Amino acid sequence: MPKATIFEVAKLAGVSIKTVSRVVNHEPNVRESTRERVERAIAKLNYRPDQSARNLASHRSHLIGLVYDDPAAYELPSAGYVIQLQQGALKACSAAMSQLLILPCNYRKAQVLAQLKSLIEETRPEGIILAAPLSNMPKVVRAIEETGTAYVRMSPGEANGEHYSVATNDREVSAEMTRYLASLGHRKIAFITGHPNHKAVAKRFDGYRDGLKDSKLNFSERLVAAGDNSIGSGESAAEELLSQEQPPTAIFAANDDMAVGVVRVANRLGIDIPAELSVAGFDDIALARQIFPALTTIRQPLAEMAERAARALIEGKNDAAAIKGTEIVTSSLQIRESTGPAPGE
Amino acid sequence: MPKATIFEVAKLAGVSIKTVSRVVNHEPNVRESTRERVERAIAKLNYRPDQSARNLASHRSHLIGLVYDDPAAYELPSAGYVIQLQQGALKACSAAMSQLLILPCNYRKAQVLAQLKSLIEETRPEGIILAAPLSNMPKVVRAIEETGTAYVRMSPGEANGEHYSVATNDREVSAEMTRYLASLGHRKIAFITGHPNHKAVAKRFDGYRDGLKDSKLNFSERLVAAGDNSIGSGESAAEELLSQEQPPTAIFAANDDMAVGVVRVANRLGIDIPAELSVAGFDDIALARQIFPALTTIRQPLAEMAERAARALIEGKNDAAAIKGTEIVTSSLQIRESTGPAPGE
DNA sequence: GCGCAGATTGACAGCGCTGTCAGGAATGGG
DNA sequence: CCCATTCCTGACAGCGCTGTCAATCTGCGC
Repeated sequence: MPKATIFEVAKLAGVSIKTVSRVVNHEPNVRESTRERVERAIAKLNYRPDQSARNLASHRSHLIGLVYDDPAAYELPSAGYVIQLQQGALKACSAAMSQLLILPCNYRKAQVLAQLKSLIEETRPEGIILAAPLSNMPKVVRAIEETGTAYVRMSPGEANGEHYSVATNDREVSAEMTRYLASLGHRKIAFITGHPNHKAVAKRFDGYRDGLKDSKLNFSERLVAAGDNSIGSGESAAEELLSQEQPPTAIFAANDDMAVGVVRVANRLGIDIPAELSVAGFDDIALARQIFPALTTIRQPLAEMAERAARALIEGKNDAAAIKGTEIVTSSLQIRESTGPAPGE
Repeated sequence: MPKATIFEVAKLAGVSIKTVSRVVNHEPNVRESTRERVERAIAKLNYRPDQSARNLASHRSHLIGLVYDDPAAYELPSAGYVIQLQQGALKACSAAMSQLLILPCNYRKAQVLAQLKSLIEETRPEGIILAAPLSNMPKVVRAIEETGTAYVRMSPGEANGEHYSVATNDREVSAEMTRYLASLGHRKIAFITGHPNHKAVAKRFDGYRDGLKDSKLNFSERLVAAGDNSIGSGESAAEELLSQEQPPTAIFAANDDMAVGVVRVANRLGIDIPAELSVAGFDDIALARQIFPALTTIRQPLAEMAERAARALIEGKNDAAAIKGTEIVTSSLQIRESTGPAPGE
């Protein structure tokens, strides 16, 4: 069955091609009876509008680009992260008859920025979703800006009033986690900070301090260790924290990888989790559920964030003014096995 | 800078649009001097051919679809798997000026097949890469066939002489792993079988038997436990195997998830790996490197397989006869910490 | 019954490119 | 030097659709 064109549908329905076009695009001002007639013809011929023709005539590409840090080039820890982003973006795209263009981008390589620009210019997406951590790298943002393409940043460090971005409540939910730990009776709650370049992760530290204050606990530098988001750095930080004469009874790491490092060290040292030490992370990576004990952490609604970003881009096409400000999608605690009452409670 | 069209390039270079088209498409029969002139004009104007116009005029979509089991719908364990497939397919696509269309497909849902067909009909990809385990589900294959789209299956259970497919040497490399275990002095090497529906995984069992034979070891039913590819089933299988009066000194699981289950049980039972028990898996999932001890396993060159599949589809356009048979890409052992000399060796 | 605003429809000109084909230039052999 | 080939180039007709705009139809108020 050769694919039917709009002409054949028009002939079968006894209308002009323009009317068929109207029906297909859900344009107003088509008489109900006509619409039905056309729809029957479409169904009968299994007509599918040709995207290329449509894009060409309408001067739209119906393409949304999703730019993210290439996990394959790295170590695949963030594969789950990317998959969630894709899922959300894909949902919004298919709802809007758009296509998702995936643009993995290994920012460690020299010419990627030029390549990215080139790719964007070739494919001409209508909008670009820029995922973290790329979203807070000025060079990347600039490269995209230079292409003149609309973009939405996900979890950008600081908001840019000129652009729309989607973020989560890192600070608030981190405070919540800290309060939760305090509510379990913990008085010495330590924190492992993340990579200094990752702005969103820095906010988690602020949240930790907020939570401490909310719980009437004093902040102490000695309960803070520096990490860089890797498992290894989590291990070092844990060793440092746990070797104190009065070690913390709870450790909250700015991301799950570091929390996993803490769990490893505790296991190695024979420290029982959660009886002697509570551990919490942030991100809810797949590994969080797979380790023993399963990690208490914070889950970001990544798919939903990406979906909103995509929707904003798609809808923003018709309303440039709307595409400003920051939208916050709230994360939530995932209480699992690695946290429990403070010893002696 | 408004995007330049082929007309402006033609004018600047002093040639017809057709000649510009020839240069852009690397068609033969263009004088070298003319080509250079056109190329300079293209560079000067930063001209990028409009894909939609090109697709429309050439009756090609320049789209390759990648259909895989939606990891987001499931549990994200296979996110790394999908990312690798995407990476490989993307590489082949960008080399061929094509675009990759990602088509996650949750086969557990009722109408996905119809949705998939619909999506394929709407987007009209030129070819489809069908990843495992979808590639050995007759329904899925049939759905794609009904759309009349060319497709390549990855790791299909049995080859179909009529179609091209890309697979890895599951059986041979499993035999190799078994021989490796035997070479470490193990005499009682157990095997945990995978999900019966997953054909490629079944071949690993055959390979295990081959390896046993190669190593002059007898096959014993008592050293085989059934799993279903999940971590949980690996745990059950391990409990069963290790509770025997003469337990195996090595366990080879048909996939990494089950091997992880084995490691968990061993840890729980206080069995030292690899001193008392060697454990091997298959797939080299991210978790394999993250657990302790790091898992000896087998790495499939997934990205390369996907790349070949994509290339076959792209090139096959010009040579339908070439798109037959099965291409084998070899996997390789990843020796890590979970395997060692048999006790007493 | 008349006139007008709004609803409905169609004619048609492109969108930017490639395929086709024909014409002119260059090349090689006799 | 002529003619057959091959090489190179351009004119032009679409590809299948949407935007524009004008034509027609409807309903409604008076």
